[in-house]
Amino acid sequence: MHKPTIEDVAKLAKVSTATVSRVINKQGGVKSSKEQRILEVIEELAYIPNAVARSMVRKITNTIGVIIPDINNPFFPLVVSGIEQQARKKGYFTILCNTNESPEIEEELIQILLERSVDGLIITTANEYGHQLQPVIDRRIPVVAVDRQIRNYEVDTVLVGNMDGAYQATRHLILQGHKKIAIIRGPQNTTPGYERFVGYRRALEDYNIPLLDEYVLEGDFKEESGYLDTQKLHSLQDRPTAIFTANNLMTLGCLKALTKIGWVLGEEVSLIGFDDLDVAEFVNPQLTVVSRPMRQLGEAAFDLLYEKMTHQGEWTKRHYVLSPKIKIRQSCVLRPSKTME
Amino acid sequence: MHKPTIEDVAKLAKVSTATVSRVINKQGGVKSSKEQRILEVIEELAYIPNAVARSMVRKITNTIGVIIPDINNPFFPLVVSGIEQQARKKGYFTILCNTNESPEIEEELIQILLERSVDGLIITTANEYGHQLQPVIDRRIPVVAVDRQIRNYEVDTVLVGNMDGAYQATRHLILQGHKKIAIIRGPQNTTPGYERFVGYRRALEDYNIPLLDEYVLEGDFKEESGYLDTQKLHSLQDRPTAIFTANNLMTLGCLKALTKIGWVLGEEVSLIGFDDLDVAEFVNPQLTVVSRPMRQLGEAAFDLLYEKMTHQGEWTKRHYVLSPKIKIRQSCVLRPSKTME
DNA sequence: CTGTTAGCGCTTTCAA
DNA sequence: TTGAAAGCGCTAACAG
Repeated sequence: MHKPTIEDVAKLAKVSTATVSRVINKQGGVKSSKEQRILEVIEELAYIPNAVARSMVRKITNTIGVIIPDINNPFFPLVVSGIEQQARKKGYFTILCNTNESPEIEEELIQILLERSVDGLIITTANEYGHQLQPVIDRRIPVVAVDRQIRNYEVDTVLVGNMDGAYQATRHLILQGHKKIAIIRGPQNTTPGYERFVGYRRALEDYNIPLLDEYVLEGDFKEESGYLDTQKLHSLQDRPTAIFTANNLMTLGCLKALTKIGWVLGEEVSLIGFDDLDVAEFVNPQLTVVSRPMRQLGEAAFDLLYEKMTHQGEWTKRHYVLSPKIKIRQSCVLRPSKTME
Repeated sequence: MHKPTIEDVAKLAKVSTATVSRVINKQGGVKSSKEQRILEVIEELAYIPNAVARSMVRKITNTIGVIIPDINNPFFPLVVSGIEQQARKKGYFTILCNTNESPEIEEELIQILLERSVDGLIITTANEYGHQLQPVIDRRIPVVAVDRQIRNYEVDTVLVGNMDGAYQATRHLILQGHKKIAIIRGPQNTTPGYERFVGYRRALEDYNIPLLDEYVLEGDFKEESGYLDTQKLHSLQDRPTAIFTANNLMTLGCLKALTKIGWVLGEEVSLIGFDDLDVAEFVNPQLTVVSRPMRQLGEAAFDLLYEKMTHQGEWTKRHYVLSPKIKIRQSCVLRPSKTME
């Protein structure tokens, strides 16, 4: 048993490897009787061209690497779907890697993708300082950052308006009459974590509501932290009447905590979340959220990358900012409590 | 600008490429002063070994392909997490591909992975007949099927007890007093679709409940179909008092439909779903489900694959069947309706 | 311990 | 239209 090679095909078809290569790559200029014969032999041998060997001489792989921090956060698979779809259209193959929010794993993954000579990289980094990208930059491999920026390098970036969305969310709460508004924010060394907090702060400022430290809690964008922080808020002397959670998973954790400790949503406390989630429609009252166009995010990211990969010309840094949209349901206005029924 | 190669390193360090190779691959037997120098040069040049060239001579890539049908179904990312974790431990790199349930894309992806010379393949196929796997089998590349079987080839398989889980679910409904139990089943040409239906049927048989055609609807495991089928059930003259939905997404669709058409869960109709989902804890009453050990599924799959990749000896077909667990919440017993309060 | 050398499978001049 | 031949960057005998 041995994988058939181009040479096996050439021998059996009684032509040179060069001719077989021409056929495989549809370059034309081969007499059609010969082409016919070669195609038959390929079929017969079940020959599959070796992309490893090809990449070696061509020095391109038609492959892009995609690095995401959390495959179990439904946000990312949606973005990835958008990337994949566009990539497929252009004949690129996508290698998806998951860092699980670990900068170490991310570094390792980058190294591996570089070893495999990917033609481009789309990344939502676990470490925005970006030094792990040095080798990628050095090799002039096109990179696009999605959802989180890269601080120390000139990298094309696709984001949604985090500040904008957070501002809208907070303002919405304010306009419903809330004054005691807490935030469960994300890590402040991440773009989304920081910008969403800024949006929250600005809204408070604009409406002359003081920002209280005890209403600012910080999670890590995972469910558990939303759960814990909600409990902390509940244990406050002076509880907030509304909470803004800075991502989907923390919103979920918050909801679970509310149920657990009996802090009644829509009666004792309002909630608005950044990012939509399935659960939103099933809680009572339904949850108002800031929702983002995930697929478009992915599509835009690939399109940008594609330009860089093809027109080697452009080396200006570009920023795409897509707009979030607030989905108003009912969780932001407090009903009279049940005891009044 | 040109990527440094092993030769650049060798020249600058004044040694042969063979020696550099020894250092890179930690094979030992190199004088440590030389090794030191080489390491420094590697650092200086920011040299990264070219995995493409290496694979070419070694004929292994330390890479496995993972093909899943729907990256947006939370079930799969969880399985993938299990696979990745085990793979990382053993020094394998995972290439994740998404077919979006399309057999055509699957075939293409298999071809590409083969071209890239992956050392092994873990797949949840979109076409259980499995002819698309012929080239993989021909090349003696180890394959493990997860969650869905491959019909026409001897392939190691990791599944959960679909029949078992469905039987338990249906019996649970029966023991709550239900007699009119509908199923929204999956496609019958898929293992999970078929087996879960058999579990349902057996439970009815064992308890002498006739199986009615009008209570057997078929979806495609996507949300939309659960939604539509639920509406169909509701429009029946003689509505069922309980529904068993055969996967998470169809359960979600069913729940949305119930809300939409005002068919009251827990009062007018009971529901049990195959696979847990976030929403389960947030509907009222909370949803009883059959839950599966996703991470373990992935771990077991890689472990099996790893054995095949290393001990080339074994060529017996193995089946792992993990056990599902029923998570009893409250959605299966009907409360008196609100009007009686 | 170290260097020389022969490929791995393919593409791509170049010459015919 | 075709074939011969020179690599792509690396590893693995083999010889020293």
